[in-house]
Amino acid sequence: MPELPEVETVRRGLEPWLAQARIESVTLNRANLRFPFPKDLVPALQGQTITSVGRRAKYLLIGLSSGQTVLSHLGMTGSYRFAEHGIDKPPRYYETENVPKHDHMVWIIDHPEHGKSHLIYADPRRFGFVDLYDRPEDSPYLTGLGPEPLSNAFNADLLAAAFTGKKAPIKAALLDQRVVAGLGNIYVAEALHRAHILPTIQAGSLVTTRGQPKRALEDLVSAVRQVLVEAIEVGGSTLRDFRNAEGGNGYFQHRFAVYDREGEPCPTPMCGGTIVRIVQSGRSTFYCPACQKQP
DNA sequence: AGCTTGACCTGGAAGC
DNA sequence: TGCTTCCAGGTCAAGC
Repeated sequence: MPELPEVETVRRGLEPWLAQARIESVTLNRANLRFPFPKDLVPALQGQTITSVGRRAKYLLIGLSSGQTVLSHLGMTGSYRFAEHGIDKPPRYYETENVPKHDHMVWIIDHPEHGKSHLIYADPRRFGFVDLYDRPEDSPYLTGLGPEPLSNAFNADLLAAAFTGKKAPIKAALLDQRVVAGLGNIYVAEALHRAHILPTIQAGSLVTTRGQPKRALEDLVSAVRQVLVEAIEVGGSTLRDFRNAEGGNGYFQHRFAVYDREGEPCPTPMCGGTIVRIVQSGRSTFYCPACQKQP
């Protein structure tokens, strides 16, 4: 799925079309995704004007004039796209048997500048979900999250505190959304490679006995920031089915140093190593055994 | 308590 | 061609 850079790319693609638009109607083509759609979702949306399109970690937050907020997670394969701009009735396929199999939710919206269009949420694996809150910050999905990795709250001291005594591999620790929110399998691998840290070392080994961050932990913070900023700049990564809201690809996959590059040469200058794939916590980890070390 | 594994789903690629 | 197996950007509950 969409990790933080992909969700931010989606947000930026949606915002100019959704903000200030009025939701005319909402169609649900099934009762549930990962969870059931909220019972009152359709009436809560219809007639509302969209006031904001935000993001927290990997969650999209769509503000409504009623004061409520739609919280949407894309799971592994969720996507938003626009279809058939400028028409004022549902696409024909919603009146027939030809509804695209994974188009689960459709909003017909009317924007003061762009006119009418259909916003479609598709999600083949249905790991995503949509929920509705009066106060999204109190939702169980957001309350336990760690800081945004591009905020000042994400720093080496925070990681040192979180990692003190932690025996889990640093790879797993960085995927823990309670520590820092928004990283996933791709960007953790890329950040660890940039910081030259072996993914298998214990998270606690990056903290001194006094509880201070070691140099490598400072490097890791910089690497996480760098890799996320660069990925957002090029529209995220497109591996299989990720598309931005305009239907286009991201380009960061062309810059992967290690992710999905088993057997390829390590791009670190003068390294000469070969990328390997291992499994940690049931998920692939890619790294270079030559330049990623136990600090 | 902390950490790992399995389950949730579908579809595409690779192997035979 | 067709069948089987494996794998996938995430998260949570259950298991050790």
